Amino acid sequence: MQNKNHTENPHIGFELRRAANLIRREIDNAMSGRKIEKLTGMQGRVIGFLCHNLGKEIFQRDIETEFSIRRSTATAMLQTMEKHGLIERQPVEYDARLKRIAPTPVALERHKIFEYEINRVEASVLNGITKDEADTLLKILEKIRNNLGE
Amino acid sequence: MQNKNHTENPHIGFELRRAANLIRREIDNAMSGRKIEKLTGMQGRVIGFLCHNLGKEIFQRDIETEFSIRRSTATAMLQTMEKHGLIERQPVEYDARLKRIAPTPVALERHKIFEYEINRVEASVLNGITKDEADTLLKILEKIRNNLGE
DNA sequence: GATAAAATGTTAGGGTGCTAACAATTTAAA
DNA sequence: TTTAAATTGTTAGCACCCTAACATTTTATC
Repeated sequence: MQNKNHTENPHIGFELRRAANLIRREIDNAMSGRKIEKLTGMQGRVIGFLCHNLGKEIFQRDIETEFSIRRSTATAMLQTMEKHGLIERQPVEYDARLKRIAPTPVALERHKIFEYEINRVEASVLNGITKDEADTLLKILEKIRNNLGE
Repeated sequence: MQNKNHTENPHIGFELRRAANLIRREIDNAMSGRKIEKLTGMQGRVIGFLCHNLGKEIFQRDIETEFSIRRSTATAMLQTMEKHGLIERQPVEYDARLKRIAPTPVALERHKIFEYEINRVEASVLNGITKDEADTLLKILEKIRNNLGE
């Protein structure tokens, strides 16, 4: 309509979120192209984490620290995943507060596809960005986390 | 509990979101320290955008493109902001589809505090990160956006 | 052993994202 | 000009993220 000269100074937090949102869209979109019921980005990450630690006992608190999310966020997410048959939560003998979390066979199946698709998306996202730049990016993100007491 | 050796390869999209979430927490926290009713990070950005364009007509579609969000996301957010008395939405004479969006005096007041707090948070987030690194970060994020057709 | 503190998980309520399906209006094309 | 297409906004339903307030269980402290 009028001269679209209205962009303000960039704020780091917002720009990070914007890029993250666009990437999430892309992942969701890639997964939706499959016949199989999809995993969301976060669900895929959680299943990946569980797969990566199949021998070990994983509890909700481990998910919280691994993904830097709050307790209530983890509760809601894991409840949803359990409802969808992606994980099982079993009580633990030696501590009544804990619940052991394990992926179901269905989840393992879907996770294979997730891994394939996320790598595809990752590659297209990083198109024209050097390995060095990507490493720098991750290093800066780590610094930011440290600055915020992670 | 056991050796916490279970971190996987980093995925760019997830790491961006994690950092963005931590920063949002920090902003919310800073705003909560104030006596006044707070603005959320996104609300602060929207009001800032409106302030920056006070002479021009701004419609919902402009918010969508400015912030790279979907129509329905913008609808919900602006409804909430209207409900909270942060913006007004008025019909436009020459096009019955559009709604003119303007900030209220209350919003302008809160936005001053928001600006102050977000700059403080921004500074603490970027502690130990050089101007060059920050510029590189923003440049990479822009490349990512371009790669995803923004 | 009793009491206080810490750890783990849940619930309630709200903000910010998305897709898909709609309704209404305006613009383009036949 | 009438029909088709594009534009703008809404609704419904869901994922993900938060704080605050709770309940329960375990661990520390006295």
